[in-house]
Amino acid sequence: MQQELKENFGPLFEKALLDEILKVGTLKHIPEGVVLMDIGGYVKAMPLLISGAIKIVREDEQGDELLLYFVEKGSTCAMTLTCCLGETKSEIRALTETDTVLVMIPIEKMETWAAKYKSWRKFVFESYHNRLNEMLATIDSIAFLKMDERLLNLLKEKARIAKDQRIRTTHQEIAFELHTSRVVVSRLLKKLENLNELTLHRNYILLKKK
Amino acid sequence: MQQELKENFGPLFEKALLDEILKVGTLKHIPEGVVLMDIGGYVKAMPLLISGAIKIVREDEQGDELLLYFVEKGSTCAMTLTCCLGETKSEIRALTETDTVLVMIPIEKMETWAAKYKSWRKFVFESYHNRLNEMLATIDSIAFLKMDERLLNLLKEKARIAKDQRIRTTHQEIAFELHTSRVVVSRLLKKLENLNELTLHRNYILLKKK
DNA sequence: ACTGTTCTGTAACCAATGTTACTGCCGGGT
DNA sequence: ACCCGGCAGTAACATTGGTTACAGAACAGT
Repeated sequence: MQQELKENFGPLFEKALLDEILKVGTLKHIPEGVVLMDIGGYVKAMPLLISGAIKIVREDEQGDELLLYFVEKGSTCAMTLTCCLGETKSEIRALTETDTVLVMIPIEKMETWAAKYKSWRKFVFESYHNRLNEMLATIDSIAFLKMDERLLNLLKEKARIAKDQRIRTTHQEIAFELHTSRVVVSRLLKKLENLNELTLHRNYILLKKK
Repeated sequence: MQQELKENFGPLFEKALLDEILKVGTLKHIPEGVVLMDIGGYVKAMPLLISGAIKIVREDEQGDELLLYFVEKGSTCAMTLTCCLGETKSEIRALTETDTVLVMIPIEKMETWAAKYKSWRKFVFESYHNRLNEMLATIDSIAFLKMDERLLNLLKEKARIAKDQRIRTTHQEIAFELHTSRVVVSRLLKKLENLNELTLHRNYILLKKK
């Protein structure tokens, strides 16, 4: 664990803080597609991402879904932060987009470390800042872009995160993430294929490098 | 200033912190419609809202606008927080929705107080939490609601904030806030008038209490 | 090979929203 | 009184996206 932690968080944290993390944190390997936190659930630990990616999803009362953003390595989920501090219920769902390695920190440490370590405060504030910016990007996307642009952006993001131009997913899943219907996704994907942005296959999409 | 501060922030902050705020803060009265922070601008002070409301607006490259949320008394703008800490440029525009009274805090105090006062840390974290939740609400609104529902919600929000069922605004302004066109707003307002939700007048809309 | 299931392609249609164009109204300034 | 500019009402039309329905392809299990 020491190795992984140092690589990803070494530059961020003071030595003393890294030691404390080593002492109380537990390293976990989690496969793709596991729900780490669900809507209405309480949170008991805070994850520091070593590798992989977590998908953050919003859902309304009717069960309509919408992808908010991805959390990547060297980062944490700010929603979890507030849940920890405020001990309120989660408003979102978090699930692994790829196989993921992370360190779990007991939530009691949050406030202790915030008083004690400047680097921890900085990290927490920056996490919030990043999340706010990602939410802004999400809003931009929904408010200002058309569906085909949103679709292409999502595919690029997925390829980047998985480090694979072959995106293994179904049209239906994309439809959930963009909060539209499967038929619309198929239609637009076909259009993008004609525009030579990608090629379609069963169960995966090959995105062209541009 | 002591009076106003105590009323709005007294329960939140320790005595010693209130004293410090009194020492370094400056009280300001700002009329409606003033831009406090613009996109691309840097921030030199952090506002604590005593009364009134601030409107937070997003704008894309084409100059398309979108209302994000309102900040009300007893609160602060979390965007400003991160700008202060990170000394990055603003991604949003903040302007007074109504006449507003606020206390300006020099940004150097932010980190000092975060180390020193637990109540300040709590306040800052909660501000972030609130902003994230408001962003979530905004996303819900854009993603899951239709334009007529968004319109009605906006009107209710405006009436609540100004404490006035008579909403003094033009259709064009609402169109900017919802990122749609004036014609669409007029059309939907007419529909809502027929549904007996409101009555239309020149330069203002009278929202019915329900 | 047969069957059922999942995934994709496509057509036809509908609803919501955006666009363009024109009209009249109101109020302020001269 | 007159004119002008900002505001609102409305019609006609275009576009986007959502819905329904159906068919065929790929795949897994038997």
